[in-house]
Amino acid sequence: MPHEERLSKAVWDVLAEQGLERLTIRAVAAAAGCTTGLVMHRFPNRRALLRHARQLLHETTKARVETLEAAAASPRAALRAILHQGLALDPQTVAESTVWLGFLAAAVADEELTDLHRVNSRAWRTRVGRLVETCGPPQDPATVTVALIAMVEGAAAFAAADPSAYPPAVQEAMLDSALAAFGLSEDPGGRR
Amino acid sequence: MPHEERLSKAVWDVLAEQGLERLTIRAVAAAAGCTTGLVMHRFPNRRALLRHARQLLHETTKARVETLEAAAASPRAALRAILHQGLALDPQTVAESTVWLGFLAAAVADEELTDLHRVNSRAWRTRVGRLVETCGPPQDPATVTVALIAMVEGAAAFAAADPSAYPPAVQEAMLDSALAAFGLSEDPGGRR
DNA sequence: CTGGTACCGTAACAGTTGTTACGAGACGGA
DNA sequence: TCCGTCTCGTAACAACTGTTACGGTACCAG
Repeated sequence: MPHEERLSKAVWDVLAEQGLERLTIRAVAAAAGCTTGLVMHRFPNRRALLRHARQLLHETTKARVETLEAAAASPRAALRAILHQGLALDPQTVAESTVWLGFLAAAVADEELTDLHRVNSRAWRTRVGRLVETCGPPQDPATVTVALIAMVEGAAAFAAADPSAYPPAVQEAMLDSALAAFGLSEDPGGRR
Repeated sequence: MPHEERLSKAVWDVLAEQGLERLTIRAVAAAAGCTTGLVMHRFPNRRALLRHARQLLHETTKARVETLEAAAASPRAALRAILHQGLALDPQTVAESTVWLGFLAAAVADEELTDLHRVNSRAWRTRVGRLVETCGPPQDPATVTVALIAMVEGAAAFAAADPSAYPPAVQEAMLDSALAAFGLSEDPGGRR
């Protein structure tokens, strides 16, 4: 694993475990098992490090989503699968949601992080939108798309901040109920 | 306006305009038009200041929600009204959503902020849940409640980070479409 | 006018921050 | 073996952090 990737994953660890306020160069270096010298040799400054970590997070989830989409038996199965992976269902995805929230909060003060968020977020919206269109819901596909991605991201945020109040079963029931309500269930007929 | 309240609103301003990373005592004092002396005289430390600001945000939105709920003509109108106020539709609510995200990100490193978030968030969920039950949706009320609050919070987050991609019309269409899909539209019949 | 008290601005403290500079050491070709 | 280069740990820098201590000043009872 190249050092840039290792450092970016260290950024995720610190962001997930210690939060944005303690996301310092030294904390990242400690999490990566090196010193600040290596970090500053690989990245010109702290913001560049954050941007690389943000982009790597996007590419990781993108690869996972593409795998799920390719393996799905039908468009509706693919839609459910990629929305399902966006929920916070286990320690891994809980951490991812926390990290995503951290980057979003950090973007307030960093215009380049904001741009990165918008590009990635719009790509995600477009991907889900294409799938929703293929599934052919009764309502406007664009509106349904916004409803679905907002719901998943919101549920992941709530679950990351209060896991016991949003256990996996609750999140999954929410997703399936919404898909059924929008006429996008896997079993034909629209009701579940 | 008492000084505690003025300082807490200054915390919001800094959080909305400069982000969590620049949320320092000095920045808050500057936003409030005073010095660090006054801040530290009113609050024992920085975390107590953040907690007060977090709680005041909750109480402000709670008061607004109660007003809307009392003024609504029907349970369904009340449900739509209080979900609608949670969206990020104008600079005021966009800032509120940004501040809410900032507190959520800050809660990762602050257990007391986490507790505050959970208490407030569960109260919000309970309030919406009661209203959903009263409206009597076809599906399980608890599941519909989670879907609605997650969707609104997620939409507010997306809109705060990328306002032009989530204009008010899009957010409102999303909300109305979801209420219709769950059989909770204001006009009887369930479809819109 | 006098004394005291509560408020809060000023200035300092030690610790931490991002960033820079320097040097040791590993590695590889000649 | 020797020398250059590339990597990265060490240590330092100024700026900034939360917090504390001190001093002045406004206010008010007597």
